[in-house]
Amino acid sequence: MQRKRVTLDEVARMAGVSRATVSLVVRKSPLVADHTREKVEQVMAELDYVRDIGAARLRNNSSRTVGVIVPNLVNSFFTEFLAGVERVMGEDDRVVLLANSQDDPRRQDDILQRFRGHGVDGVILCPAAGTPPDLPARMRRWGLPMVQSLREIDRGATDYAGADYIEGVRLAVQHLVRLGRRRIAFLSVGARTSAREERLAGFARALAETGAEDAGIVEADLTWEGAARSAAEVLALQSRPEAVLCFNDVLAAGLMLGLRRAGLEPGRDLGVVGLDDLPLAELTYPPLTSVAMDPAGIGVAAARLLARRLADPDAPPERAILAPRLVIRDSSGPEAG
Amino acid sequence: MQRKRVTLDEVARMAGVSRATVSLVVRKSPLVADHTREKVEQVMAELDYVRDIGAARLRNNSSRTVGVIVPNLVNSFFTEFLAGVERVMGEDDRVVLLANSQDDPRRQDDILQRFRGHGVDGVILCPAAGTPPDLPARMRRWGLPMVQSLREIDRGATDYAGADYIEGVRLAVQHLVRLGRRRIAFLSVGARTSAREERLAGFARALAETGAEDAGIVEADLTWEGAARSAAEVLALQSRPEAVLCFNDVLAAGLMLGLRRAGLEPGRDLGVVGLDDLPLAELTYPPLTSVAMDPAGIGVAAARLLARRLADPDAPPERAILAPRLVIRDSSGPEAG
DNA sequence: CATCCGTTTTAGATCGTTCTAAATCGCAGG
DNA sequence: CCTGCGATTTAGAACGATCTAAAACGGATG
Repeated sequence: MQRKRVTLDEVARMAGVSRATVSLVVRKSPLVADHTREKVEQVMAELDYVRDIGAARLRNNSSRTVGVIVPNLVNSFFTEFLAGVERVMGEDDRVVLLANSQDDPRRQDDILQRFRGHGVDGVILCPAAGTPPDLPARMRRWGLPMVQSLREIDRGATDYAGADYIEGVRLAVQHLVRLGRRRIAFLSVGARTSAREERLAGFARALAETGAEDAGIVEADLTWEGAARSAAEVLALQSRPEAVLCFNDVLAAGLMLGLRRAGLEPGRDLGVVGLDDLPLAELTYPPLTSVAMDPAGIGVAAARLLARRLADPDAPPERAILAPRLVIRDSSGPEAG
Repeated sequence: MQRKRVTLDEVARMAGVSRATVSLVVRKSPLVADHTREKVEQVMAELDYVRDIGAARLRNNSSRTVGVIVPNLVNSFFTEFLAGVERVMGEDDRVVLLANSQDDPRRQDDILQRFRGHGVDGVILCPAAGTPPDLPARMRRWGLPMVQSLREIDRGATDYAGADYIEGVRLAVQHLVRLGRRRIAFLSVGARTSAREERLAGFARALAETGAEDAGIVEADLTWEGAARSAAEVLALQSRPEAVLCFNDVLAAGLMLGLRRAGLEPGRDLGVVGLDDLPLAELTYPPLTSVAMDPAGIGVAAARLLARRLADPDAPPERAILAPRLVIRDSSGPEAG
């Protein structure tokens, strides 16, 4: 049943030229004469020739394939990120190998080995929590170009695309302070990633700058159920917070759910602000004030960085940091007055 | 900078055996003597040998790679589906090539050509709206094994994994009728897919079975904004509905938003039921009554079907239809009484 | 000691492409 | 009619694996 592949040789025979010439046509080389090119292209169309990229890569070492590793696919932040990556890669006639590390460094290693075996040209990596810091060095030793995105394990030595979370957190805190909510808690996550550290650092710095009061830091599982359960803990903080800034919108949505279950009205009784501005921010009740990070834009930036790196492996490392934007809705509470 | 690949030959030389023997070790053949195997494995570890799957495929025609095409990545239904596919493929030591057709048949064709070029072993396809019905036949001619999932363009001739949407719609309608809401509208989408037809057919059938009244069918863009805008249209239906059944949860969430903007309280003034039971169903306000379709389970089923098909290309086509489950929350309204 | 047989190992061809270096073509100039 | 030169084309060797068929090995047997 397996249909045999149409090869360069067959096309060549049919078109009355050599295999090498057909190869040149496939690669759009300017060396072939126009009439030969036309003839060959016609035959290729007739026979439904499809170039075998694997065989090509074997010889010339470019597979036009890049690997992307994300820590999960359920959070739509990563999905939009992926969509951005995919768009650029598609435009550039590259194919994306997608894998999900589930935030497990061992799985991530597995995936990288498989990617290597498949001869990917490069990798966009959102490192799993707990990734050993020497991974980028190892990958360099493998000769596998890499761009880090969304999370960063060796700042400075490799290309990185992300958002300015410190600034994002600042925007959120400033907004809350402007609304008169000065005792602010932070709902964080357990997984140790640069994203977490950055947001926590931003929180501390923003408190200092605005003179707001740190009402405490609570950790939850990175699921909305986890966040809902943590509502009790938030409410039990010694200095009862006037607002809670959440690691991301998933947590914020879950927290609002938990608050409501506890009989509180998010936005009125307690301000809630998320980060990421996922589509769901608009769908929660009350609609969630959040800080937009443009994940698709980050994906685009990451893809561009990788393209650049592939074109010029020795270019100096570059960082693309996108600016966040505060989106005010109702959950942060009404204007103070 | 490009590090040279470690090849079978190098391992062979280092281990003092032939290339062929090393190849046997790599493929875990029982033919090699234990002491040779150990020696070779040790050398492979030392040299950090990685098998070149492209080169292998060139010879033996199996790339251990499958392509998956989904029409979008923003709807978490597809994401969970993907997660299911990925899980099974990973267990089976296969790699997933992911692509997003954006519901555009031309893009979908492009992607398929690229997949062919990469020598994927098979494809899991969620066909874009407007896919020409002869696509499966073409793919058969290419010798490219395929499993359809979530949407179906040539019922019966190829493997298919999906959910029983007719039954799902029935559950939803029965539930509404039980609550005393008998004038029911359907909020549908524009894109023509089997998923749409099936849900509409299920709606008609369920109305007939329960004796409920068709309050009309409204079409919206498949985004929550689109659904929110369509609220006005729903409210303007000549026979004002007591409940609205929505094509999926994204529409349902958007509709609730629109209703609320119009000053109505979803669940009290108008019952709303979604389909899919996405995670966001629990986060909306009021929490959304929906019909769970287990997308991850469908992904698992699709992957299994493809694995089976690859193992036995001539097996008769099979269909895996998962049963839906009604999840009652608040948006459908209180018990009639 | 020759033979046989099951177990291991191996040489060499092969997959479909690209690369290198050289061959061929067409034509202008001497 | 040869020479030289750009513009095209091509033969044949890679690339790194697997497959086939045959060789080498190591006892056991007669």
